[in-house]
Amino acid sequence: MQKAYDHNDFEDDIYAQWEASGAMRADNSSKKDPFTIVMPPPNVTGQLHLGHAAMLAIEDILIRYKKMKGHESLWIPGTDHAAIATENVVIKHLGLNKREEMSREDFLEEAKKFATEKHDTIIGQTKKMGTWLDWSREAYTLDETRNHAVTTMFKMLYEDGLIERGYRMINWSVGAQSVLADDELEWEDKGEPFYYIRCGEFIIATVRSETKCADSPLILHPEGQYARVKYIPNEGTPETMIFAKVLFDDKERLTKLFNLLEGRFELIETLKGSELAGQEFESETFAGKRKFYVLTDELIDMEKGTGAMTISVNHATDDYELAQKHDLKDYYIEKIDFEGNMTAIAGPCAGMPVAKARKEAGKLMKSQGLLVGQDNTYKHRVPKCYRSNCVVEPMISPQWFIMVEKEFTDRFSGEPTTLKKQMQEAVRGGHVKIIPEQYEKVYFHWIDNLRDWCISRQIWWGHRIPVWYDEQGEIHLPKKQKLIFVRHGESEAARDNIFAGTIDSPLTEKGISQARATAQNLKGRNITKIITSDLSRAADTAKIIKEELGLTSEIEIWPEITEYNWGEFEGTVFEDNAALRHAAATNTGESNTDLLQRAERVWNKLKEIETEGEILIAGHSTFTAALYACKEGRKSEDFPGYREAWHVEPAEALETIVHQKPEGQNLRQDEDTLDTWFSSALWPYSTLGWTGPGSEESADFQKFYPNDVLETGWDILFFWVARMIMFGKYATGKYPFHTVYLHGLVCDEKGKKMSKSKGNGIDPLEVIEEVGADAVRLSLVIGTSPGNPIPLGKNKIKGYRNFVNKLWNAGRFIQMQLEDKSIPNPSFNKEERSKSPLIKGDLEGLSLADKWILSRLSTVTAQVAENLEKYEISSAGDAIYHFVWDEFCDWYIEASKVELNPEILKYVYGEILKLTHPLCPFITETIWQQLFDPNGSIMDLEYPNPQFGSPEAEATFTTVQNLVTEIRKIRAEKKLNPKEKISVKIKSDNTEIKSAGDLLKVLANLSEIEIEANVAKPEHAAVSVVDGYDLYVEIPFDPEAEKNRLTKEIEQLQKKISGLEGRLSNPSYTEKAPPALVQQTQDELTQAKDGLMKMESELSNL
RNA sequence: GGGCGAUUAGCUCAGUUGGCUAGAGCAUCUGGUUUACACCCAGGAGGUCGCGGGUUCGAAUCCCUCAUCGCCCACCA
Repeated sequence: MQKAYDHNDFEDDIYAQWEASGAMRADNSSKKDPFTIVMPPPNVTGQLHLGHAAMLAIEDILIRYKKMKGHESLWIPGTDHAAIATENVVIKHLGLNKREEMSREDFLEEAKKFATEKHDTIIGQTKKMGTWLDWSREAYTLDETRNHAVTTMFKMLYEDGLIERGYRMINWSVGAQSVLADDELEWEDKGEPFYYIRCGEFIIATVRSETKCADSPLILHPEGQYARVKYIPNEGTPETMIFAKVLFDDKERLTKLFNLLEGRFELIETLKGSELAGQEFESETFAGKRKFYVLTDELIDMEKGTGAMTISVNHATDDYELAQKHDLKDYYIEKIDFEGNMTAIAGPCAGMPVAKARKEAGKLMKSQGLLVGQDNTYKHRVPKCYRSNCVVEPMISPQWFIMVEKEFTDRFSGEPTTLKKQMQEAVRGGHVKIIPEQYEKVYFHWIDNLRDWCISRQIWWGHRIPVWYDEQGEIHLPKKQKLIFVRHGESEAARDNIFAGTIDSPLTEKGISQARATAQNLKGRNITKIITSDLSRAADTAKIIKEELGLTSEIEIWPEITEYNWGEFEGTVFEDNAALRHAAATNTGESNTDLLQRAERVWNKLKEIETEGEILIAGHSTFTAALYACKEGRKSEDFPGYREAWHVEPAEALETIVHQKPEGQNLRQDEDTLDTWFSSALWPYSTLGWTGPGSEESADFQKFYPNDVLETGWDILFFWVARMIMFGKYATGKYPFHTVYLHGLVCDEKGKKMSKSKGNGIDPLEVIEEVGADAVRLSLVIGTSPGNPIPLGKNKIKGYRNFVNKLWNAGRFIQMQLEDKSIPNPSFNKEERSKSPLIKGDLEGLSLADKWILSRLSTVTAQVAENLEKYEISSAGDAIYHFVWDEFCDWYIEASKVELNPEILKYVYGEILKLTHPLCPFITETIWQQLFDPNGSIMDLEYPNPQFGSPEAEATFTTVQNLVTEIRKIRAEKKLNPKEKISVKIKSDNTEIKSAGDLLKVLANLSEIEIEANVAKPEHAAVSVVDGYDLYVEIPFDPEAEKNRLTKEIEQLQKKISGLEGRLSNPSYTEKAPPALVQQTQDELTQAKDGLMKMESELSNL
């Protein structure tokens, strides 16, 4: 082993080993308890940042720990197509101003290319972290399987009446000509004039003067107090006005707000809002006479403005909701168009952009005498488009919504409920636990205020809404279609294994019987269409099945299904078959990629078929596999679906369900795509092959659903976690996971957010390069707590790099100790271990240090397991860190230099490696292979669970440690030359302590030591009492220094004694506190007093 | 505006049903390199637990007031 650990020499190789071993793949037929995590899929927009690194570290620790604990651990990797984010990045990447500069198809093609590239980067980075992920199950939110799940879900919700299409308020960016999601808005403070306007008798207020041009309801608070006043101007005729009483009572504010009026007000009467409701009147606006209608709503805040407002139903969220609530059909008036210009209703301002109209309307109203006041100091926040920097207008537009408060019948329980109720019940009912707990409150707060979820987006990149409209505008949904893939029976060529030059040959007798057997398996199915290729054995198979089943429909021949060229599969599938290799070599030369593209064409053609019933495809194994690969969205170099298809016996059939375009003439699919969170919300089971409720459950789904933990950043609790809970319960009848673990944002050492501009950002790959993945993992996990920021800086990372190196060097020490000795590996096998004296807990004959370290190992192991079970990863890491460094290295290894017990040394170190493995997978595996088993993997071993508890040994060794520390302290205080050995006497009859004499001698650097029940006090000695034992350290005589030392010690003891006495003299303490505690206090006091006495007598003897 | 949370050593933070002398890492001070490790070892110093009240035998921990800071959600009357 080299002197310092260099991660670069090992990490990539170790990861390659793990991948090659196939051990990362989870087995859905395993009898072990499952433990499932689906990885939150990173966006395919860029690179991994430290937040991802933290996520990967935490999840990997849990996965490895659970696997070593005997679970069937499954951790599914994946990526997210991140609809809006990706689309924007791609637009920028392509140098477009807007996407319409390209055709939809071309744009999607480019986006796909871009996403693939980013995907590859992200996967590479993910592996660098040392992640134990099941790559054979990798998923992508936009692949075929996930699309199928999305469509299934959409249909379920639609059929339950929970998805509706309706006109809703959206954020419209005039500049970008696009809808923006709420979280895409940027807010800016803006100063604009605030107007107080006459509206009949009422005074209303607004900053949006341009919208006060149409008929409107006028809203008051039903319980609000309104003043009807007589305004007597200094010049001119009096008039009546109505506005909030609170405003009238505050004369100073009134004068300030109604600054265009000069005169006085007289109160006529005070009215409640409800008394004014119902009246209709006409009033002048800047665009002419308009009708108004008074109604009331609690939404009104009497303190704001005048306590009265008119509304713009089409152009403000609150207003729109009011209109819905009060069913204000007549007031859906479009005042602004999608170009951001005023419509005809605005009269003199028609055609003007909003900003210009706003000023113009103010001027007009002023000149018409409609204003009573204008506040030029008013400031408000306006939403802006982050892309075009224009002001975002709330507009009404047709959108798809998920109705969270609409009642439906739960298909699993049969009970009526709502999506919102189910989300509340998840956490309230304890089905889903959120860590840290405080986020449960945040969750409830959000759910309680939850509104219908707008799921449609006016972008191209994403799952297109699976809805078609016919010419009458009627809605059609896709149909579920079952595809059955049948592999052809055995042919003569296959039988003889010699078909070089041709891949076509008729079925053998066996092949014919295989085809019949396949047909038997398909009896009773509703097959309405049979498709096959133009090669004989496939066509024969199809013919036999058709005859056996008595089907009437014609067999369709699709030449493109014909299979050729297997060249690129060589080595993966045809490992052992020389004849097949030869066949491949002489084939047509179609590349693997070509094959897949051909399969994709067939795949798309299959989806276009309009038929009731099931479709049977009798093909060739390679091509069937390629079709499967399309379904899984695989690329040419990697499609595990291939193996599945290949291994299907001819008598079996592979089935898959797809969605097909609905039947009908001139159907037009909805142009919009789904919110990216729609597909993400299905992630816990769409990754497990879910295709709908009931009988269609996949083996993965049955074994691994529900998931166990959902680990992610707290910032997507609402966007993602809550929606997974909602969809999961609705679609599967089960909450998708039982625990939500939220990690915080990674920030710098000072707790500041990392950002490029501040220059405090850290690139995970760079640090991994520098210090290794293990150290990075530790830094991201230790010293953190769920939901709180994860502080990270160079110092911290360096600290954990040092730890990794420490672990390495402990290994080197052990290697050197064991070099000439043949110490067999301690048995890590359960059965063998039970025969070992160690496992029986028989510590007889071992040294104090051995007993101590075994006991400590047991204690720490139990603690680590307990911490990890509770997801307290930081505590677990901390416990390991201190055990390894402060106990194993600083004391046990030092003790080994005095009295070596190679067997125990090796055993404890082995256990430490396993204990540490989930946190530091690379270095532990590396050392494991160098020291213990060059051909094994530490991941195949059981997580440690030793039980050698010996509280006595721990206590006694602690005393030894205290003695050593005390001697070292005295030595340091006396400024003795470190090389100078000194002599020490200890008054003790404890045989264990006596037996540790040699150890004490070395650790404290002593020339001589005497431990006896009665030791004579040396003439010149520093005196101390450690855990009740008198300690004499022989030192050169220096009464002054000794006096000082004793005085200091005595002071401390006195302080302690007076504290303890104070407590004990309080009768209510002795009466009410637990007796054990009182006893403990008593004992301490006795020992402290004893020590004090001795020290005092020493002092007086000086 | 509504909500959530924080305030403990110079810095970043632990402190799980209230109970030993309130802990860790980094920084700092003192002393130490012939063989596991200077990416190291040994020892030390450093805290009125934000302020003020209350409950209790006992409060960093529970309750109230205030102060300061952070975050989330709302936003155009």
